[in-house]
Amino acid sequence: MPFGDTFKALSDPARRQILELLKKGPLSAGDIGSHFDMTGATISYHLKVLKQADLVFERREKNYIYYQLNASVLEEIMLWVSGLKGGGTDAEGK
Amino acid sequence: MPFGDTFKALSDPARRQILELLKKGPLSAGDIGSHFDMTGATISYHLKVLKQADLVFERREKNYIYYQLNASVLEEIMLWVSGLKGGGTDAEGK
DNA sequence: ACGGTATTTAGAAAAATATCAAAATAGCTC
DNA sequence: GAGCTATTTTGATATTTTTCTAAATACCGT
Repeated sequence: MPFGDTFKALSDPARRQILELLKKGPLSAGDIGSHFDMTGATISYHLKVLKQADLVFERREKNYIYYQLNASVLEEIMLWVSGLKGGGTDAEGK
Repeated sequence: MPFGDTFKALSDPARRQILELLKKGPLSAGDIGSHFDMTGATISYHLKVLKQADLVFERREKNYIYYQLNASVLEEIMLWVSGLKGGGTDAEGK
């Protein structure tokens, strides 16, 4: 939650790729895993990190767990980064 | 450079705080260090990570090395995050 | 309830990261 | 050049992260 967790979650390539996959729509853990050369356990771990960072949420349906992107937290990241860009006291240099 | 390095660099709280300090203007390594409870060596390490991620650059002057924010890379981060948000069911490929 | 599939949890090992103290480098000023 | 001050590099250690295998849990259909 502390927002630092979000950057931490985004710092791993696999997790970023998972988010990109999810961009197209919800996927089950298994489907996500099929895109990677990792065991299901590892995928599950990454999913947990993403979940804890509030970047995704899950929806249980039938025998599957579908993961879905949670766009709301991305807004905070945008704000922080944008704040860094805009915050110069005087110099522009662009 | 590979852009994944940028997220990696941003994933550490101390490094993010350094960037926030730099937002107000250039600072020497020593000045930066005075805001933290870490040795100069550790600050130097973080500065190196930031530098390698192109998030800051240095300017040598007199006996000091001044560190300065490099806004250009932040743009890429914004784009990536924003792409994640905007990507509905049929977002553009990449 | 049983057998099967999907996913997670536990425990351990490997790899990467953060940190420090001590030594090295760089660039003053005299 | 000698002596300072600022910063980095080196080498070591502690912590954190990633990953695996094996075992556990969850949920479905019959």
